[in-house]
Amino acid sequence: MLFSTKAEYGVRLMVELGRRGRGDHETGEPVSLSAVAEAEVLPLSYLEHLVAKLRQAGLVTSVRGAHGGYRLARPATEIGMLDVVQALEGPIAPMECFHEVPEGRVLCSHESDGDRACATRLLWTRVHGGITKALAGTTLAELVEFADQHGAQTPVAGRAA
Amino acid sequence: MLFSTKAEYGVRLMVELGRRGRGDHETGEPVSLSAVAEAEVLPLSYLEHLVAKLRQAGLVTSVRGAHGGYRLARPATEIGMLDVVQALEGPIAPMECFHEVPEGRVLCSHESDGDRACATRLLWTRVHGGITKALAGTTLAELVEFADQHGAQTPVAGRAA
DNA sequence: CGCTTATCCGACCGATTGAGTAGGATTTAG
DNA sequence: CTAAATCCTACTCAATCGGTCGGATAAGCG
Repeated sequence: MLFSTKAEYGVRLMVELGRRGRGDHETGEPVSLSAVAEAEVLPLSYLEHLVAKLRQAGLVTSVRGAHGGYRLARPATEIGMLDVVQALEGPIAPMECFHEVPEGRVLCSHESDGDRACATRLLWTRVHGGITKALAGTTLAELVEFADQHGAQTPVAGRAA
Repeated sequence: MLFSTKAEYGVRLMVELGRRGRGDHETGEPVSLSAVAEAEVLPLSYLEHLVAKLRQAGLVTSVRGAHGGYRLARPATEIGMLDVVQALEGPIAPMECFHEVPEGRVLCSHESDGDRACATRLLWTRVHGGITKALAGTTLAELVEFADQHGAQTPVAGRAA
């Protein structure tokens, strides 16, 4: 498995926030985690861990206290899934020895010094590119729309019933 | 980490076989695992596990007994890295719930019945596509050539010194 | 004030997997 | 026969995953 359920659950959480927090993401009531947990049939206490990462990454904002909850920090059209998945799973590296250094360059820890490349670097670089392109090229808004169309099974209670 | 060292080591093993088994892959002496282990500085006993998978997948052939070893089962130009990585890591699924059924279609185990899609399917489908495209579009021959050019540090003893 | 609802935080736990070791059986060249 | 190699099974050790639990803090409401 490439990604764990952290990414799976976390993305579903984000989609749920996107569906419910429609309209202006600044206004409207925040969505409580327990509502999401119930809708997606996921353990609440586990979601708490995931949403913490999303919050630290600045992807969602929280409101504490009664009637509190979470909102998307930006409109869904401006949230790329690369950020979401990275927040949940950590840096996207196809391989242990594969680091991304600040300037978008890529590095393999087997390259002792200078810029000698280990045999497999070409491959992992391509894979890395394929993944990040797929993730970065998908916005949360697309997933929300997709969920609305195909998975109408959970019609977002309290809105357009 | 997306892939484990199984893929890393296994690919390096394949590259090593490609470099040493040059010329006709049918002729020439087979390469012993201990030679590869020494050249790549990898534990021999661990490589045995990996090469077993490659053999079962029909990617390498073996010769038992003294002076035995391994050869590529096909010329390196006809070995796609998707097959190699799949042999080592198992089926490439970005996510637990993501299966590939015979007809190239894709399935999410959350789609209880019918063809309802869960919210995240669109994303994982794209990621899966990105990975398999990158892997399938790279041949072992490319990696061998890349290794020859960039990583001349191990000049394949006994040939074109 | 005090209760309820919620986010927050960290410790803990069982199961699985990854990475590697160990030991031996089998096959074959010399 | 012996040395060199593949083959096969079992085992260990550590990390991670998925999840639980208990409690602290914060805010709305009567």
